[in-house]
Amino acid sequence: MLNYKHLQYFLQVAKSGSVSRAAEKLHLTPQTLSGQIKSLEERLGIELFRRSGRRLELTRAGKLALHYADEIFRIGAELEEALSESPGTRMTPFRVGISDAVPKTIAHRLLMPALSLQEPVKLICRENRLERLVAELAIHRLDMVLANKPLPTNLDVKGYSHPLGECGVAFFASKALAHTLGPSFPANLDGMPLLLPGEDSALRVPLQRWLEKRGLSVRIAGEFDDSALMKSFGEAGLGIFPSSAVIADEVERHYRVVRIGQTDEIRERYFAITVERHVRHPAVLAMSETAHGGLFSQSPEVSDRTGAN
Amino acid sequence: MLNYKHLQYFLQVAKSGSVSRAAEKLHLTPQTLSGQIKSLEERLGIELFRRSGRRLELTRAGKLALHYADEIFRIGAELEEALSESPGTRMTPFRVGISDAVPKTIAHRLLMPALSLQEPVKLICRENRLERLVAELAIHRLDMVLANKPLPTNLDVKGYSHPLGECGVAFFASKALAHTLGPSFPANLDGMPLLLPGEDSALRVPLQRWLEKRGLSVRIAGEFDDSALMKSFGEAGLGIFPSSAVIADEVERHYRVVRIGQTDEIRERYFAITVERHVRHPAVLAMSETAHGGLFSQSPEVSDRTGAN
DNA sequence: GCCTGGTTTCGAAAATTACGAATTGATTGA
DNA sequence: TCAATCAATTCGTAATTTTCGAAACCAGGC
Repeated sequence: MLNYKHLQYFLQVAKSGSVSRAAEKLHLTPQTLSGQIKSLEERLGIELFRRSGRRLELTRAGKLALHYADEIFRIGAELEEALSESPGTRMTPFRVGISDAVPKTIAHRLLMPALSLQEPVKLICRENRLERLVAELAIHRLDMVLANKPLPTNLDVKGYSHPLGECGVAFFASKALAHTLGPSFPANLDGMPLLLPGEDSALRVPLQRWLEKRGLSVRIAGEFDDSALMKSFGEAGLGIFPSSAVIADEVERHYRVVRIGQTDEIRERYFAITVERHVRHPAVLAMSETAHGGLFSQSPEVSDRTGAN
Repeated sequence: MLNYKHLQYFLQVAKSGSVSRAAEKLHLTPQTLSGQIKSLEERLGIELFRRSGRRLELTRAGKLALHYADEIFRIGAELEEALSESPGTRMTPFRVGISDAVPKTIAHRLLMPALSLQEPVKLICRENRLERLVAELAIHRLDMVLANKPLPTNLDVKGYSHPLGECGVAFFASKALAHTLGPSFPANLDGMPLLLPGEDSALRVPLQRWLEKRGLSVRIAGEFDDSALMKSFGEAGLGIFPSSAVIADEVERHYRVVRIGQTDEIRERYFAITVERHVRHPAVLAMSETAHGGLFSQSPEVSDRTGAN
């Protein structure tokens, strides 16, 4: 029988990108985690991490396991949530799915208007791969999905994508990595390791085209469905990574990285995906209106309290 | 942090309908399970079981938790499956979702033809609530869903329901319960406790109408999304339960219950739900053909209409 | 009343998990 | 090139959790 405690530890290590960092978060010592993860690997009969230098890297199997583990503990958290909910307090729930590819700060900003309606709404957020969220949308377990790209057409789900706004893209690197960089952006990207968003983000293709057009060849050091995970690995110095320009300040502060340049030629766009053609839910309406009113032009500098996961 | 081992035990107890039976399956002693479940209840701050007489009954919270737990360990199993799969051996996979409301024996019979194709297929079965399976269908993680009713129209998913066959309904009771019954079916149902399938089955409404028409009033002792769970509780004597007539013998044998009567006025129907209007997948094709060739009419059982008590 | 089949309580034994001390191994930089 | 450093790991032991045997309890059935 699979040991779920081990799996929990694995998830935290994978998310943090390092054993010691995960140990800190879990209030455990590194050697404990190390051992427990080894047991997990033995139990599964497959290596989850590749020990590359003094850094851990997920193997193919590890990445696969990460997705499952994430799902499992997400549901576990939902279970606790569901049971702790006192049956009396029933505010209008606003159930939002947030694609992993959407930075949490962006999601936070976009969702703010929904919380300041006169009628108090209870926000229920659920993060996951876009595909999975769209499936939840189809069975009405979500009111809306926040994504990085419009509803993928290969999914057999009825739904509509409402554009919320767009902005340029900035590039970030850990301080150590930034030191090794030449002075002129974007030429200094040439030959550097780069972290890319996964297929859930519409950014990847234009980004690669943009690099190509400038004759820049980079080493793709990693590809991440989850934007926070990408940033976390970026913080650890695994590579340079892109992110929406409007949240550059937060990214620098939160992940202790520096912005090495930015461009408006690549555009990051955000969408609200709903089932209905015309939005009815007051919260979605409020969001959509505020976003069009220029959420992305006048950056309101919101402090982000959520942990870096 | 939630203890997933406890949750695992809870799931098994809930599914088996009794601590001691679950203990057997898990190769543990009842007192261990009892204790661990108590810890879980304490951890969650809510009772999962109601100790009614010498029988355990799921509370409202328990039922909720059951769904989540089921999901969690299903994904855990998938994780192991996914990792153990050697990347070389890749047969044509045939991914089938089976609604919890569909009896396993029926699913088995319906799926047989898919396995006897000349091209060897690898059958991947996934059980869950119909709603959830349809969502998986929409994102192409399943090729087909086997259900008790056609694609619900309230779900915003494109898909088509292909009828596979239908049959009458039989009623079963534990031996002890059957002894307390009058001789003439269906009049002897009056005043008895009855277990009903949940909303995932199309059976419930016609069933209640049928009872009404005969002026029979029953006490609804339980409502189950999962047909196996219903039978398990039925075996424990919680109430009389209905099931497809064609599998009456298996039900009697497997759950140690007796058939107390049957009717052809209530029809249980089965459907294959797919994304495409016209089925292409060879396995689905094979199933559909065989089912229409009379899987349900030429029932291998001896027909015995008289109520056994 | 007195079995029977089941659940629960209570220690003590067994297993698992966590930590301190010390090791290895890669990267940094004098 | 050779320490110094940072991170992962190994090993033996301590702390914690899980499990079980023994015995009590509880609701039917005879």
